[in-house]
Parts: sequence; structure tokens; C-alpha cells
Amino acid sequence: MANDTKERILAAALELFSKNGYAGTNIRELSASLGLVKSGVYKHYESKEAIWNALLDQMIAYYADHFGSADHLPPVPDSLEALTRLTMQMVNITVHDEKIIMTRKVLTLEQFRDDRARELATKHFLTGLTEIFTHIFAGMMDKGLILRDDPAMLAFAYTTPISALIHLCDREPEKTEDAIDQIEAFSRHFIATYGVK
Amino acid sequence: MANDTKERILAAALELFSKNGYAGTNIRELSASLGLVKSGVYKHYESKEAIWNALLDQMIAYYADHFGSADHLPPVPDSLEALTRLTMQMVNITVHDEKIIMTRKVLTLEQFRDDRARELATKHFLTGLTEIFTHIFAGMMDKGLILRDDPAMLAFAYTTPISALIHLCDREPEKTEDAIDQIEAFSRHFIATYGVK
DNA sequence: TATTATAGTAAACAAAAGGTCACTTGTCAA
DNA sequence: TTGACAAGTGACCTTTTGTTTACTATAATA
Repeated sequence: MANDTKERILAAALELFSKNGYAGTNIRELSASLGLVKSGVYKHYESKEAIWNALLDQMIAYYADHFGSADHLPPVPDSLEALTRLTMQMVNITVHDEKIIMTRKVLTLEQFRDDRARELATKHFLTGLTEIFTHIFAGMMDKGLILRDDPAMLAFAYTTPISALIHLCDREPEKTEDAIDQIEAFSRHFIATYGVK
Repeated sequence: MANDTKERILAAALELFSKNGYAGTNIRELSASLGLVKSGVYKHYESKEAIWNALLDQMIAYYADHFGSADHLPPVPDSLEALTRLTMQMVNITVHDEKIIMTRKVLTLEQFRDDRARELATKHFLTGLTEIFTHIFAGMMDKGLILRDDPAMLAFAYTTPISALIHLCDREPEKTEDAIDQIEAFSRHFIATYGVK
């Protein structure tokens, strides 16, 4: 029970920070959303900033656990069609999972204020995906599925358009379905360009 | 003198909102940065929100003036090298002009809170550049400089990676030089793929 | 010249915000 | 049974914040 509330506070903080930003969130509202009174929160965290730091700790740890090491690299697709399938599977998770959406929004809102958020934002929005697909494209080139080229450059060219549309989904959720279609169309166009026929 | 202060307030608001966000900015600090006392600001705007709305009005009008109509489309480059030159010229302006940087940051910070910011953010970050380059690529295809393809798809594939690196510059300004180099490398790689040899 | 609008100041206010403290209640170990 | 502790409450405090108001100086206008 003890630790439960501590984690519920972080969950509520993620929700509110992602909606209103750190400065736009107050602990009365946060407490109320948990059915607590504000002083109750201070039994678990000594300040608003401590909540923020604990939330960031959690986000950083989660990222390290799920995307941080080579263990978590997806298997290299063994066909061009499988590349699109893998891509769409990853995209569907990332644009529909509320927790992931809120994490991206928080990082978007706090990237200019907090150095750790800044660093994690760059991983989430740019380098993380690029590294994964650098590995994938290198593997697919080895298998003769994709034309020999600089795998890091291809990964960059492949993932950043997808990222742009994921950001669009965060900003304008009603466009999510269209964005997903566009990502699939882009993936197929990419394959038509760089895939070995 | 009257209108001068009114515009200086908007300039200061842009500066502070882009740094600390709307909720993280207070009018005492804003006034002080202009050598005014806080009540002085209320002679020109009736509330903090009115300042925000006037700033957005200005940003929207600026965007419409500079990128809104077909008049402002750059000339279609007449060589592949000229495409890279045009790109780098646009990129250099956009990542070094403080006002443009601050505009992007404000839109980044307020896109989830304000509908007009949301809409302008999508133009700035996604559709605006794509439209310009759709026109450019269509023109270059007509001139036989680029392989016949869907110009909108190529524009999307060309501009979103560049946008991703522009965002990186906003987030981590010390990486600006590297990002510019990477954009140029990407542009040349793109040309190597889609350009007519 | 008298007047009036403009732009600014200084002080005050009410509400919201972050945070503290004394107190209660339930749980568990000695 | 008792005592200690964790978790939550409600009242309170202080600071920050958005906003208002009464006043002043200045410059244009009738």
C-alpha cells in the first residue's frame, strides 16, 4: 500500500504534466485526482520538484530497460514486406499507448527547461529509432534485401519522417488514422526506392 | 511611442514564453525586462491572455505573409547542386534567426494547450515545408532533374528529416553545426538517390 | 491656455500556489 | 496490550501571481 500511492502519484503527475506542463500543474489538482488532500502527497514526496525528478527517473529507467541495450533490438526482417509489418507494429504501439503518448508530450513540453528531459527527448525523437533501424538496415543489406548504402543514413531517412507523423498524432489525435496510412505509404515508397527487386 | 511599447511587450513575451512557456512566465518578469513596472503592461493589454493572443495573431500573420501564398515560393532550382544550395540557405536562416527559433519553441510548448498554436505548429513543423518542396520537386521533375515520382511523397521524405534536425538545434543549440553538416549530407544523399544523373 | 488623452508609477488586493504542522487512524511488531 | 510508525486530514502560513486603482507627468488638441 505504501509504495502503491507513491506510484499512483507518479502516474497522476505524468497525466497532468503531459497535459498542462510542469509549471501549469498544481499539487492540489494532482492530489485531488487521486482522492487525496494535498498534504497527503507530501508524505511521499518532499516537493513538486521531487515528483518531477522521480518521474524523470522512471522515464529514463523505462527507456533504458526497453530500448537501451542491444538485447532489445528487434529481429532483422527477412523480407521487404516484413520491414513494413515491423514498422507498422511499432508505430501502432507508439501512437496508441497512452503512457507512451504522455511520455512524449512531457518530454516535448519540458525539453527546454530540464537537461535530463532534453537528453531523453533527443533519444525518443531522434537517435533512438535511428539506432534501431541502422542495425536493421545493416542486417537487411547483409541479407541482400536492401541496396548497399550507408545504413545510418538510410535509418535516418526512414525514421525521421515516421517520427514527424507520430508527433502529428500527439498534436492532433484526430489525424491518427490518416497519419498511420501515410506512414505505411511512406514505408512502401521507401522500399520501392531502396529495396532489392 | 504608443505602439512601440505595445510591440516591445510582444517581443518580450515571445522571448519569455519561448523560454519558460506561457504558464511559467509572469508579467512582473515581463515588465521588468522592458524596464517597466507591471501595471504599465496593463495600459497596453488587458490581461496576460490578451498578450498571448496578440502574440499568436502576430505569428499567424507573419506566417501568412511569408509562407502563406504561392507568391513566396522560391524559384525551382535548375540543377541538383542548386537544390542543396537552396536547402542550406533556408536551413541556415531558420536555425540562426533568434526570432524564428523562439517562434518554433513557443509553438512547441503551447501546441497542446491552444488550438491556434496547434494549427500553426503543424504548418511550421510539417505541412508548410512539405508544400514548398512539393512544388519544387514537381518543377524539377518537369525539368528532368529528378526522377518522375510522387512529388508530395518526395517532399515529405526530403523535408521531415531536415525538420527533425532543426528541432534538434532548438533543443541542443551546441549541436547546430553538426546538424547543419548532417542536413547537407542528407541532401546530397537524397539527390544521389532521386536525381537524374 | 485649458483640457484631455496617453503612458507610466506606486500601492494594494484577492486568489492561487507551494509547503508546514499538529492531529487522527489503522497496522504491525515487541 | 502497547507502542511505534506509516498514511492521510484539515487548518494554516507565506509567497507568488494576475489584476485593479488612484495618482502623476507629458504631449497633443480644442
